[in-house]
Amino acid sequence: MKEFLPRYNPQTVEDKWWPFWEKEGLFHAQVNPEKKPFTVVIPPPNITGVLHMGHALNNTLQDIMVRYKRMKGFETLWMPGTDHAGIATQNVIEKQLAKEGKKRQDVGREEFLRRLWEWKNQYGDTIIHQLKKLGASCDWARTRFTMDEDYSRAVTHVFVELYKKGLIYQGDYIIHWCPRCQTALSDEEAEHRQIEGALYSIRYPFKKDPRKGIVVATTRPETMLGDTAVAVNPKDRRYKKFHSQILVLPLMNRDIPIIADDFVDPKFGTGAVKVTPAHDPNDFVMGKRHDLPFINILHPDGRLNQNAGEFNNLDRREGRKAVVDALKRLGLLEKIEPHSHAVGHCYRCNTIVEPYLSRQWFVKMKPLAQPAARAVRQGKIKFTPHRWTKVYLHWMDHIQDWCISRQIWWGHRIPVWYCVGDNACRLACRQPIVSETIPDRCPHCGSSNLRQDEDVLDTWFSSWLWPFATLSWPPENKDTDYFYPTSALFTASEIIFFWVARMIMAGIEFTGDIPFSEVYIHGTVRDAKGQKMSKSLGNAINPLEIIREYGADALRFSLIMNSGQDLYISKEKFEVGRNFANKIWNAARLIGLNAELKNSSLVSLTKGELKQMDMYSRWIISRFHSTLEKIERAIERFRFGEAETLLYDFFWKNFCDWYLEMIKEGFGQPRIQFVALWILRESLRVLHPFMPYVSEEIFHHMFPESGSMVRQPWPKLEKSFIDRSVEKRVSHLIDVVTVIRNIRAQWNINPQTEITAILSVESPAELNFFKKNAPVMKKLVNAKELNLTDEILKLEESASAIAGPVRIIVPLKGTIDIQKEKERIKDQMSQQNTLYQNLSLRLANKEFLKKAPPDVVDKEKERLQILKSKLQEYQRVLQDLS
RNA sequence: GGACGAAUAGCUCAGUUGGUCAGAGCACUUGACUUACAUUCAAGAGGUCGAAGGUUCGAGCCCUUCUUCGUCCACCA
Repeated sequence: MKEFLPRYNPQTVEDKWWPFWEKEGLFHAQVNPEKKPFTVVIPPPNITGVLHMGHALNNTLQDIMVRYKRMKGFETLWMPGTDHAGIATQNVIEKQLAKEGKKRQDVGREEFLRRLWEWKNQYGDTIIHQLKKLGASCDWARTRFTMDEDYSRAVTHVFVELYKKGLIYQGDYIIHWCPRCQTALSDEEAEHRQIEGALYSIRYPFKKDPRKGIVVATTRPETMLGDTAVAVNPKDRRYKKFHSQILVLPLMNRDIPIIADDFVDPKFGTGAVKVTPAHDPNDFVMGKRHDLPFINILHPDGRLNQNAGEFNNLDRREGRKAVVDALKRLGLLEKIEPHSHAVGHCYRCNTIVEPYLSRQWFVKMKPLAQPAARAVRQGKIKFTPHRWTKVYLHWMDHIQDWCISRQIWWGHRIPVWYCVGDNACRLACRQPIVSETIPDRCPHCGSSNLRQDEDVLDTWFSSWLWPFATLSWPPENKDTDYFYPTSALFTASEIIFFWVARMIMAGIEFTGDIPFSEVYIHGTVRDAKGQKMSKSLGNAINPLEIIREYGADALRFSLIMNSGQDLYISKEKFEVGRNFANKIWNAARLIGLNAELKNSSLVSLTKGELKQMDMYSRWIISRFHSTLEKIERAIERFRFGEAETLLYDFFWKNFCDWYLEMIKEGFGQPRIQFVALWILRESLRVLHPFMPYVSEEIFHHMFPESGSMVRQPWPKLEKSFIDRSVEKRVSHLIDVVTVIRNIRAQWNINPQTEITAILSVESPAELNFFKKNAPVMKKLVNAKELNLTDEILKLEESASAIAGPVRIIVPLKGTIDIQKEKERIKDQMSQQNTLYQNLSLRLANKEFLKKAPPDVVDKEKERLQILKSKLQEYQRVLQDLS
């Protein structure tokens, strides 16, 4: 036995075991026909990421499941990797350049990408190291990156395949444009937030009679510069006579028609809508319908452009002010009202996005969505908690086409080339050349003067392939055959649309199979006030700091213990895990200091052996197995917090507080040692998925010849070891002990003071039972004498209590105040009495007797009897005392 | 405007086929440095289970309405 310090020190332990696990390749998984596979893919963190509590939670949950399955005998693959995170990473480098006073255009694409890769190589694995510190048992040798060469090939392949199937197209549409990132975004990447804005009412004069006009309302007055019509509802009587009349657009002095369109809601505002086809999705559609001009008034960086006339080059915010001022001067601004409305924000830089007309690449989503929705409807993929199913299906059923081109440089370049050969050809071959390999020449004119599309693909266009592209798909191979479809996916609700839904679509489309059968959606980590934890809010608790101070096990355990869907975290919370780790450590220490048995003697525990054991041992073994059964159920149903609480209660309360205290004196007996060691070892195995480090450390201390905990077998559930009658008898014993301790506390008896107690039990069988257990009880209540009798003794200057069939008398001559003791007894009685009253009322109810199931009635009758005799006993005590 | 979730002890949460279900952890009170552990031990106090109805012999649990908070979705200018 190596040295056992009285306090568990996580730091040294964690630094020791992590390299060991890695060196021994204990997390490596490979095709193994002997075993069933269990596969989880990590939600790849961004390379710009540093470990935050959200990661800590997400990966702890995965690690619990993965370690559990590994111990259960599955060939378990947890596939790790990182995401190149196009816009986010590009922003990091752009900020770097900005410090040098440069923009990316100043250094050029090649140099910019060089810097990006340099950064990636230097910092891109930061989060991987941090995940390792957490104890994540990924197969790290397989670590993938979404811009790895073969992964990129998969991305290109998928693009080309979809194009060939007609599911990718290029077109001019309104998309969300981030003027800061200067790129298009998908619908999901524009986060709508409620904003207190204003609604501006502007009068557009008639051409024929400028004194009169039509009033339109807008939240974005500057967009009027791009208006090409005003629309009214065709059924709206107020405006019928104006259809096709011409208005003069103020400030621009442009003639614009009044059009009739069903889109317009006559009840909103004035019932007349300004139409800006190039800067509003609805107006865009109307523009198409009515063949209106599309006037783009914005530079890509958000400044107004030359189409804005005198407002050219003003930033959109200044532009808004200037337009409003100008309208005011012209007397055309009817009113400004406060108006709260939702505005899109860039999910990467929080800038307000603009609806912007541009040429982009899109994926046609309906054909992909239908089978993906079906897979969930048919139950092939299950969401936990179940309610997310509905969220997913709603999105699938209302899906819009996906804008996948980004005007940035960091990412997978779109595999499309355009011919820039001679003029004749440029006209002839406007068809883009879409190819998995770099084409030599134009298939139409043979020119080798080709130019690749400047844009890159949305980051999510690569992550949606994650479950199979990480297994070196395409083509299908041994790994995909064996490990795919994966088993479960763990993620937060924020990325159901971004990632989960799209993986399901991609999986079905490209592999013909669902990518995973279970999706577990966990909560969001918040601070104690309920705010989302984030660096920018300054309320973040750094998990690495917690690991330093409390240990990785404590971090892992505490995060999940007593947490709901959302986690409210404060620093003190992590003490639970730290304390628990220390408790386990010390229980092991106690056993280790007292037991000489070796692991080799712990090979099996049979029913026969069990029969010969003392009651306490049978009790703890029974408790262990009833707990194990519940823990397994909890894990399988993703109820990790519940599993932890079960384990915590078993180990701390049953094992440490009671069992170890009960058997302390008997440590000399080999059989006692055996059970203590056995329960410790089995508990460590159950503990390991939750607290991998402390379990590994203790395991090596106690059982040095047994190898790593990582590959230990999960304890086998023996239902026949569960003995309800033993559990009941021991709990009676515990009740009696607790009641005596209560008396000690009530009468302020110093813990060192030995007392005398008398237990009177009428039933011979019970009497015998308590007689047999008197020595242990004596120890547990610190009594110098514990007398058993079947007589009912008259009390004199004693405290007393009733526990089940036992009447407890503690003589306290001199220390007791009879009057106070009577009050105490009355207190006890009044509690019992309320229960008694309620119960007798229920049993007096004929309807209850008639309609309730007989076993329930019997149970209640029994309870009533017990209460009754208890009350009688108390009554007698009171009489004795007076 | 829709959809969903939450409301149980001071705080964070359990309580999933309606019948010991009123619980845990933290915080609090009292006592103890009893050699595994003060990161501990023992004992205790604390809740009309958001409100009002309803179903039932019986309701944190099922139904209806309401209140408060939260989340997501949505083209109302």
